[in-house]
Amino acid sequence: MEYDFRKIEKKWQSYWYEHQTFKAVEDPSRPKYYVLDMFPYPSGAGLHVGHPLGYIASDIYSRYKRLCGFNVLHPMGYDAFGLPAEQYAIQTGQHPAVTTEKNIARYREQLDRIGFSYDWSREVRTCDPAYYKWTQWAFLKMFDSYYDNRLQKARPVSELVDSFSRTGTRDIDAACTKELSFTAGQWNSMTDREKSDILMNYRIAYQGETSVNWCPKLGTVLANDEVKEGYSVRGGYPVEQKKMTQWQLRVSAYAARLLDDLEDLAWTDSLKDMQRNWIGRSQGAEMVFKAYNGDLEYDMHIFTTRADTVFGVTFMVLAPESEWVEKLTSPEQESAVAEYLNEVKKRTERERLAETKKVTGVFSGSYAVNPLTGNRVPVWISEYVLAGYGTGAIMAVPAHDSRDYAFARRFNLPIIPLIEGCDVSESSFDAKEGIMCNSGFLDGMTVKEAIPAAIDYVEKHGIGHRKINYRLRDAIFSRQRYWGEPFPIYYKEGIPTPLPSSELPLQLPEVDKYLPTESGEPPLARAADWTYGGWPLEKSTMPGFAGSSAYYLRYMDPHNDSALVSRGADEYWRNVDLYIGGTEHATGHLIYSRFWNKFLYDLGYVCEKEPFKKLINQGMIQGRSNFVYRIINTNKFVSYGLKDGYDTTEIHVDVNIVHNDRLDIDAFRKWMPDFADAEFILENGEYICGYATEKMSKSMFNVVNPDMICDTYGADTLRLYEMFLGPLEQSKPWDTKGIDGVHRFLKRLWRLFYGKDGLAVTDGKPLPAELKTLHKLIGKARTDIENFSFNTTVSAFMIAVNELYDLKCSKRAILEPLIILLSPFAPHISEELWEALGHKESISFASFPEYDERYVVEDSCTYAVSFNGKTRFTVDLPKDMSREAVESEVRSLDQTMKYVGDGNIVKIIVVPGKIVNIVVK
RNA sequence: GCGGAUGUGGUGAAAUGGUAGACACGCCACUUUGAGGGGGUGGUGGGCGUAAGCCUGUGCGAGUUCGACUCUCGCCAUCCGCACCA
Repeated sequence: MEYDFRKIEKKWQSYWYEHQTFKAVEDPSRPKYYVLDMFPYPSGAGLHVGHPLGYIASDIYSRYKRLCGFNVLHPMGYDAFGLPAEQYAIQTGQHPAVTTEKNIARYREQLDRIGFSYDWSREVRTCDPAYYKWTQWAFLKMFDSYYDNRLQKARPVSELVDSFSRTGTRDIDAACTKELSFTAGQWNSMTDREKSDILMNYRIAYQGETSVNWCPKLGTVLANDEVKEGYSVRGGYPVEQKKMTQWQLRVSAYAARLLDDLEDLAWTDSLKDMQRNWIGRSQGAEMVFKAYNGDLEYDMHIFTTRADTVFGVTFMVLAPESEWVEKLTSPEQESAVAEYLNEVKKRTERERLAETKKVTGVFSGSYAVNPLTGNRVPVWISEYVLAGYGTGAIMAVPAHDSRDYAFARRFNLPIIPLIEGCDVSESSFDAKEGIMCNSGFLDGMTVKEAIPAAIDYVEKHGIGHRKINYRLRDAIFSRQRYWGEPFPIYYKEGIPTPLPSSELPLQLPEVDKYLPTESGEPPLARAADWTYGGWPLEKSTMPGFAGSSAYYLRYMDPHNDSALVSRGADEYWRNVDLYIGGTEHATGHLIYSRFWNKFLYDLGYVCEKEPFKKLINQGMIQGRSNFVYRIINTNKFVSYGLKDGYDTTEIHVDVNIVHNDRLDIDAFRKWMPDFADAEFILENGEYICGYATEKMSKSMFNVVNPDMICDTYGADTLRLYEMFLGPLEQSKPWDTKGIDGVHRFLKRLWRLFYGKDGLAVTDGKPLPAELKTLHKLIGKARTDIENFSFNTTVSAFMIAVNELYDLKCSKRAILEPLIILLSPFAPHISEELWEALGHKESISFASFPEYDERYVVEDSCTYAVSFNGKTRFTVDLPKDMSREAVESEVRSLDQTMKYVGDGNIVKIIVVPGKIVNIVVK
């Protein structure tokens, strides 16, 4: 009987479907385990072989955990709102919901063929109103909350209002856009509009004017993580800075907790570092410099991490966008400053980034006074100071900061060295080491002593205070697009007002076109009646990360109509034990999700402060492109080895008509009309193609479709091969060449069970050699699966099957555990063989075989002989020797006699299965 | 510039500090078959040798150790992330 994977896989996929084998139900009697994949955006292109890599890994782990007795939650869904569907809608007029639906169907079909153990009854789609009701709900909760810095948690805005009406801002320490100060009396006499404006300053979901990333081509604003090097991540269009009023989330309030709680997560160091960098904590001091524009005096606040260098301040610098620019520009400098600001504005973000080496700036005409030395220093304006960080103004210490140094050199400003023996003639001395000089009371201290000493002094004299700054900015939360969650906000007399929660979900309206209106309003402005109670509704929609921020919670209780997740479900499933996905979400989704979870945690809706306990980043699978070489101005193609003799252009060729780099010439002629009468210059009768590793994409013709692999080799082969390719975390090119190896392995496994005359399994007692093979495999599989080293596990299976094949083993007592072990990797063939052995129930309800060390004894081991605490030599002796026998054996060796003769005692340390140390004392 | 990771055959890769290259691809030889992109057997880091065998070998250079792909230090190269963050 042949291994008929097509029949087998179809059979078991429908079996699982009919029996709902993988349906997860809360069960307090069993420990839970939650395995989650980052849900995909259903794009029109469908899945290629790179996508399922992480899904296969998580599926193996889920099935393994299930065999180990865990109640496993392993759901899947779709991140279905997003730009591509909308761009497609703009071009074709087709409703994004229609294309999305179609793409989801295609994804599902492809996923099903690979044999995943998802509980599809828990599927979620972010674009489903029943789902986005809870996205809108969370937004309203954020709108209705502020962040209490003293309690370090979110609290209802009503408490803030209460406090304002009793004591004004006196008793409040809250995260805010701008420090405010007013009395209860002032508050109580404010109009509703004024109160609304004040509260916006504190809300966690708030509206505020900021400089945003505006993408004219996409007609929308973008978050920082959606922009790379001045271009949009989606589409690659130029992005510019623009001041706009936008909805934002006060993520920055959570910076400290997002940073600190990273500590306990089982994530990779590199990913944690990426988040640490993004959050960007720096410890320093905020200081006040008096600044004078003519006779006008101002308190200018600056932030520095190097308070020890105050004695070396020779000028101050303002960011061009800083509000100080206007106040500190003197009448004489007005035109020069205006000209500079104009110039800065004209340059795009892209140009600014490209010209970081170029030093520009202008003198404001004002002076500031160094609070420690009393020296008067000029105030300059330069774009190397960023408005969005710190206070948008800095004290410049050219001797010890390379940027200040470059600026001082360019504009001939003085440079005062503050560290003994440092040379600042060529460049600044940025290192935080050495002995202070020219620094008054700090002289003689090391830099490490001087920093806290300077801050202490500053605090004591009321010049400033300790401060921790974070680089993390609030997330811009509005998009001027159609295909996203509508905001449950309307404008009553112009005041942003939350919709009553009974009105949720606020569904997306129908529009005639998906483009902005002629007057530049977002597409929702096209809706016929986009109002509530006669007042206009918010016209922008939420960004992509809104829907993906809490989806892992919804899977716990996906059909609940009265809560995002019920308390019971949340307390049972708690949080994700294992999360698998790409690194590209390090500073986007993984920050927002953690923020969202912490917010819900503060309000008592969830019981865990972190959403994802363990995180694995699977590597990307790149494409392996093939090329043909066309001789210029002809329709003649020259083989790879001979191309250097001709003037050729390299053309991507579909990898599906190339086998082992050899071109299928007939298929090539049929591939595109242009090539129908192509001619070829061959080598050894074959056309050899060139190759390169590139991103897998349609335009490179290097996309390998998992369906195609399932057709020719089967899903089990695909699963094993993707794991066999190399370590999970590593990026690697897809190369179909090696797939025959794992396919052969499965056929060989099959032949272990089936001979020419059908099932050949016998009931005999297993031999020691057979037991050894089996238990070696169990031990290896257990540790390797726990460590997500799936490539070595697959190798171990191959070794075991080869050994059993050599032993001609057909014993049930060996083969039965073998297929249980294999079932997480190759579930279809395992189920089939399991059934052939007479089992009625699915193999996923079996239990993972126990490892027994006794069967896996090595016959010899290495003994290291120590003398005076140092190991002197090693000797190999049989494993089963007694301790005394080993000792006497070692004593009998000539070398040992030398040491033992000195009156030393031989001590033997036995490490089971490992090296045995014989220590001579 | 800062941070992280990686460096082993023709290829993907494996090695609690203990015989480097398991396993697989590819390649070579043989075998089975009417035939095969099927099954099987053997070989395959490099150098010398008919062979047994010998020498050499994990980016480079030191160090620790009886023993280093593995640990420490210093270089070099590649990849990823951040980047005028005061």
